[in-house]
Amino acid sequence: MKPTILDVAKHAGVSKATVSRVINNNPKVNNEIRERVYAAIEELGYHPSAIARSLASSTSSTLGLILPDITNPYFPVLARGIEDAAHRLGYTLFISNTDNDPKIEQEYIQKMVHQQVGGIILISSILGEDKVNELQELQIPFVLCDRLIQGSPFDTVSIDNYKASYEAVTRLIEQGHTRICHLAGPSLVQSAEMRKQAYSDAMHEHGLESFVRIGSFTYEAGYQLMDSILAETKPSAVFAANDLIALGAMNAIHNRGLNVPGDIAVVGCDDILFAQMSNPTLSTISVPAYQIGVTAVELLVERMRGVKTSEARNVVVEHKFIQRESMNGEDPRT
Amino acid sequence: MKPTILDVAKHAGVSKATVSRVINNNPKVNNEIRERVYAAIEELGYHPSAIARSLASSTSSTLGLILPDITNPYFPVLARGIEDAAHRLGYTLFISNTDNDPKIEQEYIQKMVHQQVGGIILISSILGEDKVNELQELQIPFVLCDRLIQGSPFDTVSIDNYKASYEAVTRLIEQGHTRICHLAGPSLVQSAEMRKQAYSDAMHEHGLESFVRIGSFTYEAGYQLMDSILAETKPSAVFAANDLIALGAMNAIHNRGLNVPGDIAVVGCDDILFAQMSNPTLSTISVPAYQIGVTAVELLVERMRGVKTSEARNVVVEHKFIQRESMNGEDPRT
DNA sequence: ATGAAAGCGCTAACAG
DNA sequence: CTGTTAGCGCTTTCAT
Repeated sequence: MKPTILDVAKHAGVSKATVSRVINNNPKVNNEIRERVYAAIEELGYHPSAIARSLASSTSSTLGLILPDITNPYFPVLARGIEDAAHRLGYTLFISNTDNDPKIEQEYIQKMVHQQVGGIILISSILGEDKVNELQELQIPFVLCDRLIQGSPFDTVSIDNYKASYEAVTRLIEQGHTRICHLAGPSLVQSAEMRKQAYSDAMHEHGLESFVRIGSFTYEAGYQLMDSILAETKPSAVFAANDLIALGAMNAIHNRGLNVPGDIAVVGCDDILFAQMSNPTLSTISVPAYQIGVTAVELLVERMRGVKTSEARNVVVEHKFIQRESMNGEDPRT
Repeated sequence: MKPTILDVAKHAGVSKATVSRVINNNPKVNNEIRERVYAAIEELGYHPSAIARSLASSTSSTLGLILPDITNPYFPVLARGIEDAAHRLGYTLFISNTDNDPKIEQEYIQKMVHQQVGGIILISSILGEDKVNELQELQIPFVLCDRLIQGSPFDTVSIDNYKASYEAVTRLIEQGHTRICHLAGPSLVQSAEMRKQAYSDAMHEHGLESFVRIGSFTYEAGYQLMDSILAETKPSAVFAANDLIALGAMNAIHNRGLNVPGDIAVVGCDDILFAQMSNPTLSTISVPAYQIGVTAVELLVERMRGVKTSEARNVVVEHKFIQRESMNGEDPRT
């Protein structure tokens, strides 16, 4: 049998309470005794049971991560940031995929609550007011990544999707493009919605006409959408809601015998690994996914340690436009 | 406060034990009482605490996944298979990344043991005999993915790396290539080692000379390795230990003004999403990562439910060679 | 078929 | 500073 705290106590000739104090770094323990306990722990190869600890203290050493789909290349980087930060702070991480399905999302949130996680990092699709209320009743800290919600009571971390997208579209316009179309993500997804809105506004404010197609955040969707567009008309530039869509669009363009960026310029969003590996390389909005993950964990852990009082904090991290081969011309900033 | 089993018991006018029986689907409970308990559960919105359950029953509803790096595009698919299967069977999943560092790996295994996971799916780098013994002493079920070990006591799931690689190299040889080089993965990694071995054997058995370069499983490594090779000599084909390396090699070839497959054919392994998106598309060995994940969980859960007796099971899943544009010529099988 | 009681491994007052 | 005593929420004998 694995040794318990009682075994250690006996072995060291002290009480359970003292051992407990030692492993919790309680300062008021006599040094000599502390050493004895450490020795006993060492000799027996004792490790406290995280589960018993949680039950007794109703605290937790686990965090939950709920995201749409780890298979989408943007999320592994985010997840890695979260995982690294979580471990650094002493937490173990649960993970689950929702495919942006609100039902599944709800189910997994419940599941994690039953596992008594200390907090949850949520990359949610839609967050209506009712949903927010539900989450609040759970009485456990949440941090929202990427998908924000106006005036929610939760901490959030994200880039400024609106600003980033507005800039990207403006770049294209400045380079002389007028027939720019937008390949948008699912309208349930807040970030997709922001990007679309920014595109429309930018076009409108430059007296240009919007042309939007909506699909899922996948390569296939990008390919299909672009291919069907090319069947009717030929825009001079495409702003895609993410890199996967952009990459799909780029291939559709090639397969129609057209050239990127010669015939059509393409811009994506996220800066996934393959944006710099494609041919031509993909211009995109760089999103610091890893950093978003780290920040999310830090906010969450602060909350868990008792920052219940303070207001919701909305951290906006810096994005960066990356000009690569899929887009012509000078960087207007140089 | 969240309701406990005692609240439910009182509300239903029964004992805690009876409620426990109901939620555990113990058949010997009077139907009428069972209904009453269900009603009470419903009314109070009761959910059992997974943590208290584990402590009392010393069973567990959690699984651990320990892998090298979720950021490597092969692993998200594996992880998704594992996660889906785990949830389907009622388990919640812990995850952590080791970067193939044995120290970190050991640390995370310990961490999960302290979390009292019911079993662990491990994608380990090296597994010496000593390591195997260590794991066995933990007294908890392990399933090994991708990286096998001859005669280990653990269940394993993987493709036949040797056979798959031997086939791939043979394909190249059959297409007339004689100067084939191999870009291998880290020698600590068992799968990389098998692929290298198969390459060498295939070359040798066809009277050809081996030419191996070793690097990490990354795009950058592939690029660098290939670029340095081209500085000295020009092979006619490259077999890379994974797709990331292959993609890097392909770009290095392009940047030297050479053509794939015209000047040099390239073959990878894994069939990650981007193998079919690159230009030219990448020929590769398709590894059913999702299915490997699902199978691993199934084996693990069987073990957890008590298949302690049976021998280690080594499941070999089917790979498939996928010929795409990065390789010339007819499929020899057609 | 149901209840009473002990206990899983640990923490947390409360004394002293 | 250290030990004693209760639990945390649930499962699990053992009676009945």
